[in-house]
Amino acid sequence: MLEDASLTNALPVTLTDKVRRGDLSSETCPSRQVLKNVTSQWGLLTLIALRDGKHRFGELRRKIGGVSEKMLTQSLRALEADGFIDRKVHHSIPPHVEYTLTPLGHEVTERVAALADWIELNYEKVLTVRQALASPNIR
Amino acid sequence: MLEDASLTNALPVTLTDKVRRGDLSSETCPSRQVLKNVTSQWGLLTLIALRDGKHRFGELRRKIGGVSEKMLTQSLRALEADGFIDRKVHHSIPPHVEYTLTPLGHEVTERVAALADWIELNYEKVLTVRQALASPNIR
DNA sequence: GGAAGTACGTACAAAAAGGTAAGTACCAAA
DNA sequence: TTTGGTACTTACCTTTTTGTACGTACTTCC
Repeated sequence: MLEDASLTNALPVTLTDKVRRGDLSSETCPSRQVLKNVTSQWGLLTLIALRDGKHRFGELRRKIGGVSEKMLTQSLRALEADGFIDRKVHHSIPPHVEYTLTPLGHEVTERVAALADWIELNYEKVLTVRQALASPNIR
Repeated sequence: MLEDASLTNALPVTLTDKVRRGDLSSETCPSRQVLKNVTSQWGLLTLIALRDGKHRFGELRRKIGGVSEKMLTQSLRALEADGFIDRKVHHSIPPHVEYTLTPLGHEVTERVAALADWIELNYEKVLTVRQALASPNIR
């Protein structure tokens, strides 16, 4: 973690470096939860939807077909807590809340979406491997 | 999914495009599981560990401190099924099994590790946002 | 009156994921 | 004999996540 960087005054230590050096303890890395938030099903779709700009709760829900209000609320709250989403409340009845990506949110979305798209585009290769593994003459 | 591409003869349709067009149904996207496999706690650490080359089960387990044999087995099996890991069995007693990244595995690992490292390096920003949100004068 | 809209929160249940411990089968060493 | 090594598998339990249904509070429209 970043506390290692402050001790050694070296470049920031990444997860990748720690695995390589065998420094990784079993304690849960706090940034893991951030990774989970941005790669979770509804979290990912929420980020991608918000790339097109400001959305309200209902707009997001319709755009992300199939998400329950509960799960959408949960995802929005987590992403907001991580600093990726800005939530603006207009004090009105009925409620009026707008969600936008923060600059940090735009950055992480680009990266997560790129990964998801790569997997999507290479999924055919994955399917091929799976079919080969399912053949009875393997293992 | 890729079946859309075959219907329209257009460029491959990515998840990102589908969200934008509001084409996303609630049915589970099969490539979702691949994303979950490579971003899961033990899956990610496994991929990163294997970047340094061939490993045996016990080596991986020691390098990835804290993973149970069960979870490591499970992650290796999933990643192998996705085509990211090659598993070579030497028929011997005691068992001798070697794991390596496939070319596809190297590609996905680069991408996932880059994302994880980005989150790690920007985690301090996330922390700052969280502290601000925890202040009693917010919301 | 009910229905629709807004954006949630809550209670409980169901499903999924993960953890612990023991087992497998053979060999070698203490 | 026990212990340690190898790489899993299995049974059972616990924890986490997700889903369903209902509730909140106000306005407008039929």
